[in-house]
Amino acid sequence: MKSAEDMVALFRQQGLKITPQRRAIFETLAEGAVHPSAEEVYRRVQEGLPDISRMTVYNTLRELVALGELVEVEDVSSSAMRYDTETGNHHHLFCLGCHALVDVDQSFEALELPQAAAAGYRIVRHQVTFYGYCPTCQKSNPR
Amino acid sequence: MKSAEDMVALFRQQGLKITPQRRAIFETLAEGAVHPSAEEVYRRVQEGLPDISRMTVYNTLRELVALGELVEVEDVSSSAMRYDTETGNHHHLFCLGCHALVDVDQSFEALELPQAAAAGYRIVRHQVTFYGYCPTCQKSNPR
DNA sequence: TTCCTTGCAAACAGTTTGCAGTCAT
DNA sequence: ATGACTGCAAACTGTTTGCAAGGAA
Repeated sequence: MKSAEDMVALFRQQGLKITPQRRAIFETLAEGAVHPSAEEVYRRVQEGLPDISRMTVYNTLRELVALGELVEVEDVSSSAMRYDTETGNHHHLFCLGCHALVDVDQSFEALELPQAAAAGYRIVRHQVTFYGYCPTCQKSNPR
Repeated sequence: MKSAEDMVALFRQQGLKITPQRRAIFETLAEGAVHPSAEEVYRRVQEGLPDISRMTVYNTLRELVALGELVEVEDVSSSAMRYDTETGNHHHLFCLGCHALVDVDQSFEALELPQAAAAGYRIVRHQVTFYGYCPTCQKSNPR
């Protein structure tokens, strides 16, 4: 994630307006959790801006996704979308116990699908997700 | 996916009852699409059993997941869960254009996370998803 | 008979849409 | 001044829950 100021500049450059609400959302994203849900962003922004609407958060997140500054990530078994502030190519480590989602910077460049298996698809990217149990959940749920 | 008869046997063995609705769902899954959503299963079963309730489909799919005969898969950008009848280890090819989801039997055994990157997680499995455009969508959306 | 299953209706979560008033530029 | 933005309410989608009537064993 770029800094809040970068986001402000980007929005201006696109002819989009800078409101106190948007500024607060930028700041929350720049400082906050790595994979927040829309609801989490809303709650955090609300701490400093109690009257903000959930709507505005959704709108602004959507703009950021459209501008390529945020990437939507599926949250396995929770039905809520999460937003990834790291837009570069990276992978994920997901805890089956507590649903924590961690970035893995490792890049699996060598990972390629043989022509025969690609079924004529033009592949643009790939994403590896490792499923497991984080240290905390290993203790409370040993096996 | 095992055959419908196998599912019947498995349900009986678990003390679960075999109703016409459940039998129809088993048959639909055994013959049908590889990654249907609950709604798709519902619509297909409805063709032969017009009065079935969406509820019963959800219930039965949940039972099958609990018994390990079906695996839930996230549908990127659609918020609906899909059900994978192939429970073995395999990967996915997703079309960003039409949202088709195809199985890749290729196994990436060599794919391992270095100790240092695993952050203390105990990894139980990994899933690779390739994103791209299927042959049809390459034509209608060339780039 | 007994208990599980069905399916209706209602609740639910996350998200989107319509729109009047407000505000950044 | 003007057009974009905010935020309320309501709609919507996918799914779950409570419960009375029905059906498998």
